[in-house]
Formats: sequence, structure tokens, C-alpha cells
Amino acid sequence: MDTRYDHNRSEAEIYESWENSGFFNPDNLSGKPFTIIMPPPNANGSLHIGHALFVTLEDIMIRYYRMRGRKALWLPGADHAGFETQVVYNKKLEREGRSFWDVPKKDLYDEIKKFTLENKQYMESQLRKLGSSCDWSREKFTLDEDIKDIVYETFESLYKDGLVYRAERPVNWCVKHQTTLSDLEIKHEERADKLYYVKYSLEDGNGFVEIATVRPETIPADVAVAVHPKSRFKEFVGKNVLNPITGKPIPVISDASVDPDFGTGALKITPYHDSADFNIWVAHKKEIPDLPVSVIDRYGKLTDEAGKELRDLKIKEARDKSLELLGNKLIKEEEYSHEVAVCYKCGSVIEPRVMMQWFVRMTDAPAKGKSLRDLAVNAVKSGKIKIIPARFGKVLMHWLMNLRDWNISRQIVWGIRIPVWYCENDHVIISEPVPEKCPECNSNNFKAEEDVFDTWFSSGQWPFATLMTKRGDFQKFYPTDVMETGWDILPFWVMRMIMFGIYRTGKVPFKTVYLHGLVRDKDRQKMSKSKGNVINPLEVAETYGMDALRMSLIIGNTAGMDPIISEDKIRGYRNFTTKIWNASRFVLMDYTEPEKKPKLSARDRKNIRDMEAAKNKVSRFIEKFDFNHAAETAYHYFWHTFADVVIEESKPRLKSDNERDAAAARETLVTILLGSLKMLHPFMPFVTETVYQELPKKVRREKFLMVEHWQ
RNA sequence: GGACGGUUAGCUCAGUUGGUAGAGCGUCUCGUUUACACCGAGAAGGUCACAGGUCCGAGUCCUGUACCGUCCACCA
Repeated sequence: MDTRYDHNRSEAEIYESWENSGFFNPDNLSGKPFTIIMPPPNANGSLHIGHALFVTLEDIMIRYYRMRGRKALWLPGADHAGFETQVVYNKKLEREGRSFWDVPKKDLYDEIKKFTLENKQYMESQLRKLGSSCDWSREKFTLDEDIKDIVYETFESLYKDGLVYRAERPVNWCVKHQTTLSDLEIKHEERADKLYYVKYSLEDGNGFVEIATVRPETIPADVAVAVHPKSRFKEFVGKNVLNPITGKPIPVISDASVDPDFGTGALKITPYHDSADFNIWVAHKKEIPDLPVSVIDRYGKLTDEAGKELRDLKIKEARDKSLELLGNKLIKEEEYSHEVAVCYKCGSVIEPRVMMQWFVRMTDAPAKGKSLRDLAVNAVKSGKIKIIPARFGKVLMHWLMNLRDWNISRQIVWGIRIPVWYCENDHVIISEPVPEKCPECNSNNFKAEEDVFDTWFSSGQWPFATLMTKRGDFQKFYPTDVMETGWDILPFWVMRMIMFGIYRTGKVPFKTVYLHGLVRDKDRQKMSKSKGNVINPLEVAETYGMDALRMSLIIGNTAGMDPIISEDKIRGYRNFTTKIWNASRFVLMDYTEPEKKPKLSARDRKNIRDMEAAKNKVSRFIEKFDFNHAAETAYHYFWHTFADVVIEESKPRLKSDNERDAAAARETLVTILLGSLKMLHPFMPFVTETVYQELPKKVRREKFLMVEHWQ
């Protein structure tokens, strides 16, 4: 054995031999299946420390259960990550001095595809470096044709069941990215604005209603004024007031959702630029003669409907101009701090717009069966899905109870096109590619739906979609055992996988959800490129070894907690790697295979039992998803029992003239070493496998430690 | 405005049915022996945020308070 362990050389070699062995593929294993579907990383950049964390957690489980004699499947994948990737690519073009909007759509798609596939390949090489013992032969990409076909089927089935519908409704529009976003993709930020108090005079000249607004530029789109039934303006209900900018009469209506204590207790109703207003408008359509109009276009500019004074102005300019137009109808303005919806990516203010979009119905089931929400609620409540840590079960419930219908249409190029065609008579045909003729009117003149799916609509189907693409896999591996992912995507992904999984297959997609946290630096800061505190997992692994990095991500971390990681910590586990190497080297230094099995002393037998006890403890911890204590137990046993005590005590015996006793000592050491390597292998696969390959053939039962039997 | 989490040794964190406080790193002292100084032996260091309560007994359960953090939210 070399005096020093060269992790850089060893890791690459070992991984290659594992991969070539075929044991990553469960078809070459026997036993009861154990399945994890890997959360497919976004193929739009390189892997960060968070990926290293999830890979380590999942690899620990897979390696452990593989050694326990299970048919272990870890199915890897990559996500095209529609909007996310488009944003990344947009920035890349900006850096290159090109404009995203000048590239023709078709070319853009091809460019992003090329970019994504390159990244995907790079990412796969990084996953290998991390030690992922996943089955590459089953790797899936979210844009694979067979995956897309399953996504289309789900969409069609949802449509037939009335769980997907198309409607003109208020949606979140990002002016910068030129697309709608789901409610989950917007954040709320505190902004300092002004609250303007505006006088809406009664048509009959007898008084006025005072209204507070932050958006005077939308006044031309007002269709009514709403007051609380008990407000001081209640006597005006049924009368008309004059729009203070256009002069048009609009009715005063009464609605209980107006807060009598906020502002003036009266609200202007601008249905196309505020979703609350839209709901009030829907409820009071009969009392409101005017149809709503849009006065702000997709670029955030005022439209013709806003009148010639405001037309073509940007929102901010239009705001100033509208104040000018209000003249003495502007009573006062006050400083006002409030929460504004912004795009989670670029931070620009989300413009509520009313658009024709596709929605998934979440909370009721018009046709048959249970709502998507209820499917998920029942699975969680009944315990068919266990969530670790348990408190996230409550968080998930909270999400489920507050669901609204989900807008799945995106006006971006990078994604799976919604497989819908509209014939000239406006019939909807779900098909891909284009149908021959409309089944309802036989027309063969179609207009394609141009929007693509929200990425989460397709990735929400990942567990069953991936397994349905290979014959026999679904029956064998579904439901999967564990879904291991970050708590930050609980509502985006986990919740939807549960709903779609049960909807499509009648079974939960996974039995346990294990949620990890966000990796932070030693000052508890989120890692980001702009803060310069990013730890590149591949770089630190080159310095300290992947085993050290893996240990530092696991130890001192519990489910759902944000792990803290620093270079000091990684260095500490590098020292442990060295310790494993040197202790092993010592044990194997003078090891000679005994001609007959030496008789072990009572003390020897006890030492071996202690090792077995530690190994059993590791098993129990892993099975309880307590990886922290599992790793700590193995670490502590190896260093402070095996190395510090057992090896030290053996030294005089090894030196002594009593050859029988020396042989017993050697035998004990090598037995304990093998057991120790096993219990450390899930956590530190590289160094343990490297040492295993140095063990004498008679001691080894298998070609690889990876497939040694745990016991 | 709601919800959730945290507060334990200088630092980062464990503490699984309530039973006299644990680990790693750091600090200090000593030590070079058949692996390893990326080492060994040993030591110091905590009124478990605060205030009540339940209990024979509370870091652990209950109530409240403070501070820190996170998430959600159509009060214009």
C-alpha cells in the first residue's frame, strides 16, 4: 500500500471500475427493490454544494440498501428547467452583447437546446465525481420523447376529467421576461410608494366618494367603485360617480370584501389590473355596464384605451401624468409602505393582467372522483406518505389548504409545447403532432397553441414517468421508497408529484419524503456567486477528497436543517480519510494469511462484537434516516475505538514471540477492518473501496466492497 | 396580518417514549511508541434565552415573553 492516499487518482479509477462492474444497475442485483428517483438537476450550469448534499444523502441510502441485499435502483435524470434555463440563457446572451428578443424563436430554441445538452453532459461527469452510484443506463431527460408522451397523456386525461381548463383570468405577468408566472414564482417585497386620495364625484353633483389608490394610472380602466355595505359611503350604492380622468359615469356597488377601515373604505374596481378587483367584478357583472379594458400592455406601457394623454407612456411616467390629469380631484398623497408582488428571478414588479391561459383545477373535481388537492391531503393524513422531518407535513398541509388553480401556460420558448390545436371553429384538440382533422367539425385548418408548460407540470410527473418508459420497471419499482429533496421545493415539486402520482397511478409516488436544507457558510449566509462565499464541491474535493466533503455535509446536519459547511470542517474529515488509510495500512502491513484459523481470545471476540454492535447501530440510524448519527457512529468507532484502542492494544502482541497470539491479533484486526470498511462505505465510498481492493483475497468475499454483504 | 423554525461549551451543532448535559473544531498541558503530527494521552470550559406551570424528577411536556431567522398573504 502507498504510504499516502492519493484521492484524486483513486476516486477516478474506482468510479470507473464500479460503473463498469454493472452493479449500479439493479438488473444485476437481486432482492426486494429499493428505489430512489433522483431529483433531476437543472441542466443549465454546474453543480453546486447543494447538489453534493443531495447526492451524498441519496447515495448513502442506495449504497446501504444495496449492501443489505436489496435490488437498489437510483434513477438519475436531468431537467430542462424551462423558465430557469431561459433566464440563464438570456443573461448569457446579454453578456455576449446579443438581445434575447432579437433571436428568432426557432433559432432560440435550438440554441438553448444545444446549451442545455452541453451542460447536461458536464453535469453527468460531475455526478460521477461525487460518487453517485446511480444507474446511468436508465437516465432520463425531461425532454425525452417518451417522457413528453406521458406528459401529454396526463394533460389529456386531466382535460377530459375537467381538471384542466382554459380561461381568461388574472395572471402574474413579468414585464421583463414576457411571460406569466405561477403564484409560487412570485415573491412579495416591501416597497415605499405613495397612496393617493382621489375624489370621484357623484354624477348628480351631490357629493363625492373618496378613494385611496397606489395606481392612479389605471383609473381610466375603472369600471366601478366598491364600498363596504356598512361604510360611510353606503348611501351612494346604486348611484353613479364620474371617472375622475375619463369623466365616464361608473356605478357605486356594495361588496363585503372591501375593508371599511382601510384607506377611505372605498375601492376603485379595475378588473384587468388587479385580481381582487377582477373577483369583485365577476360577482357584480350585472350591476356594471362597462366591460373591463386593459390599459397596460405586455411591455408595461399604457394602451390606446388609457386615452391619448397616457397612451404609450411607461407605468411610472403614466402615474405622474395621471396625477396631473386629476388636478384638483387629487385630494392628498401620503407615504405608503406596502408589499408588492415581484418576479422571483428579476425582482421586477409583477403586472396583474387578464389573459387566456391553461389552468389545473386544484381544489374541486367537477367530473368524477376527488380533487387533486384531496388526493394529496388524504395521502399525507393517512400516513401513506411519511414526511421527514415531520413538521414539514404541517407546512405541506398549509400549502394544500391554501391552493388556488394553477396557471401552467408560459410564454417562453424553452419547454414542452402545450399539445393543443384550435380549429377554425375554435374547437380544442389535444394532439401532438398536428391532427389530421377536427373530430367535431372536420376542419383541417388549425392554429397551434404557442405556450409551453410550466416546467413543474412535467417534472411533477417524474416518478411515474421515468419508470413507465422502461418495460417492467413501473411494476417493479413503483411506488418508490424515498423522495429526497430540498424543503424549498416542497410546494413546487413534492406536492405536485403527490397529486399527479396518485391521479395517474392510484398509488403514492413515494413512501417517504426526506427533506434536506439549504447549505450555508459558516456565517449562516446563503451561498451565492455575488457574495463570493460559494464552495465549489468539485474544487474542494480535489483538495481534500470527495469522502471528506461527503462526511462534512452529513455530520452535524439533521433533516430539514440548513447545514453549515466550512473548509475547516472538510479538512477535519480529510484527516479522518488519512486515518482510515493509515490504520488500514498498519493492519495490512505484516498481514499474512494464516494456514489455519487462529484461536481468538475472549478479548478479541469482544472487540469484534463491539465492531458488529457499532455497525448495527449505523444500520438503525440509516434506517431511521438519521444519517448524522449513523456517520458519527462509524467515525467514532473507527477512530476512537478501533484505531485508538484496539490497534494500540494489539501492538505488543504483534511484536511478541508468541506466534499463535500474534496470529490471533492479526486476524482480529483484519476482521474488524473489513467490518469497519463496510460501515463506512455508504458515507465514504472511495477510500473504503480503495482499501478493500488491498485486502487479501481470502478476506474479501466480493469483487467490490460496494456489493459486499453488510452483515 | 398569518404560519413555521431557532435560542445548549469560544465556534458549528447533536441530544429519538422526561431520569445527574454530548460530539467535532478551537484552546491549554504533556508526549515522538510497528500506521498516521492530517498523530497520541490528558485538561479546562455550560445557571441548556427568560418567566411561570405539570411532575418524585424538565434541555426534553404545557403556557407566556424576548431576540434571531424563514415562508406565506388579492388591505386598495
